Amino acid sequence: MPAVDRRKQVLEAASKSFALFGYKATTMEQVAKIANVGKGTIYTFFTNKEELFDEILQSSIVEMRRISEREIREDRDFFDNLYRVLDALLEYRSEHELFIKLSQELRDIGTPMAHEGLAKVENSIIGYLQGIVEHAISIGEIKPLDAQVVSFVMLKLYVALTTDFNQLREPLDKEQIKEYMMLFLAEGLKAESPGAR
Amino acid sequence: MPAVDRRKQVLEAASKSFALFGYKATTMEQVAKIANVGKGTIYTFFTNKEELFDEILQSSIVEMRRISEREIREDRDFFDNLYRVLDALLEYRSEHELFIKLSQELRDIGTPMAHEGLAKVENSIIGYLQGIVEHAISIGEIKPLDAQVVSFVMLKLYVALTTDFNQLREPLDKEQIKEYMMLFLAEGLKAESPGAR
DNA sequence: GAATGACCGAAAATGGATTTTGGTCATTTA
DNA sequence: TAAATGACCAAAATCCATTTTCGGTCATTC
Repeated sequence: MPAVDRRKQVLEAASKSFALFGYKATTMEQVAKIANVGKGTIYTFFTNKEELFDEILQSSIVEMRRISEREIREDRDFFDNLYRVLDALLEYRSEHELFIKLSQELRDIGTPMAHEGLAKVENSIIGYLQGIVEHAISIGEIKPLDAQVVSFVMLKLYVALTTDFNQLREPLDKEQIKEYMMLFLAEGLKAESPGAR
Repeated sequence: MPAVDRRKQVLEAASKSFALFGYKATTMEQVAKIANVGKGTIYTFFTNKEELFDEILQSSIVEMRRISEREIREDRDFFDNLYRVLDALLEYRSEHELFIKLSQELRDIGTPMAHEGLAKVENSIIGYLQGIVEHAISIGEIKPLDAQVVSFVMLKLYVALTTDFNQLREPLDKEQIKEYMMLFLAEGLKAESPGAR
């Protein structure tokens, strides 16, 4: 084992740079400089910029899944678990600039890799949610529906409330977002008919 | 009244051109040519290209509202009415190229006027829905919530199912879209607890 | 043999010449 | 003489040749 783990140095430097400047504006030269490493060294660990980016993205995805997973408790119901998972993802997102920066980059200059990366994250979240949804369906906790559609809608709803809505009015706070999420997904809007309960 | 209504000629020509080529790629010269009118004539009716575009957009918005309004029946419940309104909007959209073209233009080259125009349409739809929602709340038909948030989510859900979803899988058909809309908005996902009914 | 940075070609940024286009207005037309 | 027009203008968009930047390589160094 070497005195300094250069691979790790590179990963950390790249991670910082992608989060700070986005995909396009981080140059391999700059990553090398931040990592205190020659440019060539990067290429002994990663075949190209794309793969370096992908590795960072993957580890973010793994981290998000890990964070989500530890919120799941078998003894709580689906909606309670969902509530916690979404909260954790919300938290993670607010702490990690990478995704915010990539969204911005996609909007402003349409970098294809930013688009691809965000799509990858989105798909992996949907895939993860899909598993949860399928399980909830199998034990009859929620209605038997297409799990992919449900997961997709759940994510879109989440993004609509946390992000898209901010262009219309001042942002909703965390508590409100949770309430609306649960309301739309679990109970629906219909007023309980008087005396029905 | 003149033998030919030049203002109408211009409007129709511009309407065709915007729908066919989008905002940026329709030139005033071309509108004039299609309308069989001198370029200067356009400016006797409209102060500039932007206003011409806006007039066409406004009449589309008015038309959409008219179409929506005739689907509303006081004797039907909120969700039934919502179902019909969304169906009518779906229908309208599939018949009118303008909005599809503008979305495409926004995505491909980011024309600011396309963005502004689509936002205007979106806001006017939300505003219209908001009225319906407020009414439903006032008569206790749905839960007392922020009507703007509810309207916003309703529209986002609709767009997610009709448009965004198509990038993930083959499009849902009309019937499925309606079912999911009603399910998420009205009833929620929660399985009816056995014997609750 | 691991690390490096000078080097290479491809791709992107730059900027200035050229073309297009929104908008005007003197002239024409009915 | 009021409405219609298209030549005309300035500004914006486009093109294109030149320069610069950047991802990736590899001979040299440590």
